[in-house]
Amino acid sequence: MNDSAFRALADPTRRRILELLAERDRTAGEIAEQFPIAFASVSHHLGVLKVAGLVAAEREGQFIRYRLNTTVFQEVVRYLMNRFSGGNNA
Amino acid sequence: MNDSAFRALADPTRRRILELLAERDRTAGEIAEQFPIAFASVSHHLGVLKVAGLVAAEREGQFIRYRLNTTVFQEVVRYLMNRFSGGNNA
DNA sequence: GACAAGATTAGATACTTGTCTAAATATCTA
DNA sequence: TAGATATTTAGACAAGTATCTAATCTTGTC
Repeated sequence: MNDSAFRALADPTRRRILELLAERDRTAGEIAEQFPIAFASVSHHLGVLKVAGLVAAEREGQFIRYRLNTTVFQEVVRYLMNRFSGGNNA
Repeated sequence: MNDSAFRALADPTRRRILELLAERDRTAGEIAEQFPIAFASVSHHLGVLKVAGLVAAEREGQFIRYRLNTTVFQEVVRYLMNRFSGGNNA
């Protein structure tokens, strides 16, 4: 099962990035300014999320816009539910 | 959101342990013999899973029996579904 | 073309984590 | 109480990762 997705989800900064993207798509800069760490560090996290397939990136002129890719989330949820959750997750 | 659970799920050996426990409860030794690593290393992984609340342990005489704690899985699934999965996870 | 703005990549460093061996703890049996 | 079995804990080490600064790349504007 999708190892990179679970590894990506293990970091709290990355989960926070995902939460921001769940609200709406954002550029790398918009995301980065929400955190007290260097832009380059956020960029690194975005790379990890992209490799894991949890987000997608698209250039828009000078900016790069990130959005959630819900497909991989669904795979993760399905894996957890099928195997572990005891069948009750309304 | 439950940081330790996500960190615990990030390791493939630990996910495999959870899959074994999903089949049935097992003692530490029964779990450890499924892996090519030292018993002590598996014990360490079991500790991580226990701290995360993903498994529970109970002494049974000489043995310690592990079982899944589905509650925390359900929290994780709920978090992912509510925020990220786009609402479709049958 | 030159420069500024947005973003990533490269290289370094500190922290975390997975693994090992050895030692310790707990239980059972003789 | 001594010894055997099951498991965890301690300490060390190597590999992985989160962060930083500096350098690079891409696009837009003058």
